[in-house]
Amino acid sequence: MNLKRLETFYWAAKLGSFTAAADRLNATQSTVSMRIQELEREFDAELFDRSQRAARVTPLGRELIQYAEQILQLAAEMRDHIGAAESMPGFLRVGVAEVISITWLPRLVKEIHRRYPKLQLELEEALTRDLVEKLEQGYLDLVLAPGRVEGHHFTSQPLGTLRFAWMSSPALSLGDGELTPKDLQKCSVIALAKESYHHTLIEDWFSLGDARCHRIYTCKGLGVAASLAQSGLGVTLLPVRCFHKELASGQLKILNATPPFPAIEFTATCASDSFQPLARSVAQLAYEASDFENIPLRSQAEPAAEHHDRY
Amino acid sequence: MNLKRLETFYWAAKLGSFTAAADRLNATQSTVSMRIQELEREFDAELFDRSQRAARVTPLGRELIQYAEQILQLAAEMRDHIGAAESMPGFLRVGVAEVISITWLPRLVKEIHRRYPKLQLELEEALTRDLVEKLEQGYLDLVLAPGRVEGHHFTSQPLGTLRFAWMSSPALSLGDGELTPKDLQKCSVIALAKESYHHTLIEDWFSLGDARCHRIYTCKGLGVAASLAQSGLGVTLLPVRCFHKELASGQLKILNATPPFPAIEFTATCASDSFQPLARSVAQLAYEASDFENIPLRSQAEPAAEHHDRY
DNA sequence: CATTCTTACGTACTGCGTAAGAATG
DNA sequence: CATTCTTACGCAGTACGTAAGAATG
Repeated sequence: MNLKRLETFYWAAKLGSFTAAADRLNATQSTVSMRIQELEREFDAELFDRSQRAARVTPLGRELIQYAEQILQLAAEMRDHIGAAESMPGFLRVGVAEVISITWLPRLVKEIHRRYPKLQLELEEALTRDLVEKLEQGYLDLVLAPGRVEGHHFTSQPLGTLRFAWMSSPALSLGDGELTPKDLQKCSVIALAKESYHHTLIEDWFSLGDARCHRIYTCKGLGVAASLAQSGLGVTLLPVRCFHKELASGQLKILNATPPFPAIEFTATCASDSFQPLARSVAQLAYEASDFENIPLRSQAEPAAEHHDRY
Repeated sequence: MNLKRLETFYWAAKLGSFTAAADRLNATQSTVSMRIQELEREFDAELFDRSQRAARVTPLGRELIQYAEQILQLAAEMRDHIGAAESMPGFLRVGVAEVISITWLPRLVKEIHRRYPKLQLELEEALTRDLVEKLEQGYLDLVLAPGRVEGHHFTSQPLGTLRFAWMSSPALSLGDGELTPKDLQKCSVIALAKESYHHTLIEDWFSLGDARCHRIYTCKGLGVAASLAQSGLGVTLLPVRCFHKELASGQLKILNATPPFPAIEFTATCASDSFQPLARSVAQLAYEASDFENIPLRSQAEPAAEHHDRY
C-alpha cells in the first residue's frame, strides 16, 4: 500500500478529473492514470467509471474516499506533530491579492523560507473571487485576500485591516469640500476588473449614496490605476499607505469623500480539513509578517487614527 | 511517506527490537534498520535511542506509535472493506494446537486458499501456552487452540468442543467398574509436556479427586501418547473421535473414569486491534471448517449424547 | 477537434538482500 | 563472544515523464 496512490485517488475523485489531480499533485496525467490503475489492481475493484470521457467515481470509489480522507488527514497531522519544522517538505499553494503582494508578501516569503527551507512555495496572484474559488476546489492551500470566506469548511485568520481612500490628480481640482457619491459619479472612475473586490467596493460605495458611476475604466492592477489617476483620467480607490510617495510629491491627492471608506479586513483562509497542516502555520506566519493595521472592526465607519505606515 | 516504513517502525517499537520486527515483517534486520533511518531522516527526528545495544523508543517515537497505530488500523480496515477477497495479499500467521492440526486443519487451509488465493499462510503448531504468548507479543495473528484467552485485547470465536476420555490398552485390565482419580493415580499416566494444556487438564482432574499421579510420562504429541498407551505403558487422555480405529480394533479402550471429562472448548483468537483484518475473517472460516461438536457449555459435567464423529 | 484517459517505452531511482563491520553487555 | 544495529554494494523491480494512441462529446 502506498500513500501516494491513495492521495492521487483522493484528488482525482474530489476534483473529478485525472488531469486536474495531476496538476494539483505536480505530476503528469499519465502518472495519475497509472497510480489509479495500480490501486484498482491492488483492490481488484473498479474505482472509476471510464465509460464516458470524464472518469466518474464508482460507488465503491466513493467509499474509498472516506478512508482516504481519514488516512491522509492523520498522516498530515502526524507529519505536523512529529516532523521538525525545517524538514517539512512538499508544496504549498498560496493565492494572494494584489495589495498584499505589493506590501508585505516578500517579507512573508522570506520568513516561510527561513522556517520551512524544504517547502516549495507556489504563489498565485489573482482576483479575490478567483482565489476563493480555487481554494474551494482544492487548487490552493491558502488564500491571503480581503474579506472573509463563509462556510465551516474554512478557517480564517485575520491579517489586519487596510484603509483605502479616493484619490485623484490634484489637477482634477474637485474642490476641498466634502465629496458625496453623487458628486463623484460625474467623474470617470478607475477600478479593477468587474469581478474584483475593488470594483465591488466602489459600486457599493456609490449605491450607498444612491448614486452610480457612469464612466468607469477598468484596469489590471492598482499600479496601473494609480498611474491613470495621476494622469488626470479620473478618480480611483487606493490603499493610502501604498502611495505615500505620490501623495507627498503631489502627483496624487486624497479626496475628502464622504462617507469615508471603511477599513478593509484581510484574512488568511485555508481549508479546515487540508492535508497540508502547514497551511495553518503559514497563515500564522502571514499574520506575523503582515503590517496592516489592527483596527477593531466594530466601528469601521469612524475615521481611524492615523497610523505610522511602514511602506 | 510510506506505509511500509510506518509499519516497520510500529513493529520495531512495539516489539522493542529491529530483529524481531524484521522477523515479524518477513524482512532482514538491515532492511528494518534502513526503513527506520529513512523515517528519521524524513522527520528529521530521533525515533530510537541507539546508545545501548538494544534500540529503545524515544519519547517522540512513542508519540509516533499512536499515529502509526491509527493509520495502520485505518489502512487495514480500508483494505478489508474495499479490496475484493480474492485480491487480499499479505501474510497470516496462524498458530494451531495439535488436535486441530490432526483433524480439520487441512480442510481449513484449503478453504483459506480458495477464498484468499494471494494470502501467504504461515502455520505454527505448538503448545497452547506458547501460541497464546506469541499472540500476545504480536508474532501470531490468529490462534486456534483450546480454552479462551482473557483480556479485552483479544477477540475469541468459539470453534466447538471436543470430548476427551481416559484410554489405555485393554491388556492393562483395570476392570469395568468406575475408576476414580484415586484408582488411576496408581497407574502410569502419559501426558504431553508439563507446560501443555493437556498436562494441566490431567493434573486438574486428579486434584479434583484429591489425588495426584505419581508416575507420569511426557511425550511430544497425542499420536505418540496413544501409541505408548497401546503398548500398555499406562493410561492417557485422548480425544475420542481421533482414535476410533484403535478403539474399534481393540488396541485402545475407553476407561469408565469418573468424574467424566468435560468437553473442551476450542476457540479462534486474534488481537482485537490487529492490522490484519483477515484474521477475523479466517477465524470465521475456521468456525465453518471445524467439525467439533457444539455442546452448550452450561452443562459440561453431564455426559454428552453420542455424536456422529466424522473422523 | 479539443479534451480526457490509456498505452508504450526508456530512464532513473528506490528498495532489498547479502555480507561484512562496529559496538555493547 | 554472541547479539544487535549499521554500512557497503550490487541487483532488480518500480515509478516517472515523454510521446503517441484511442475515444468521447
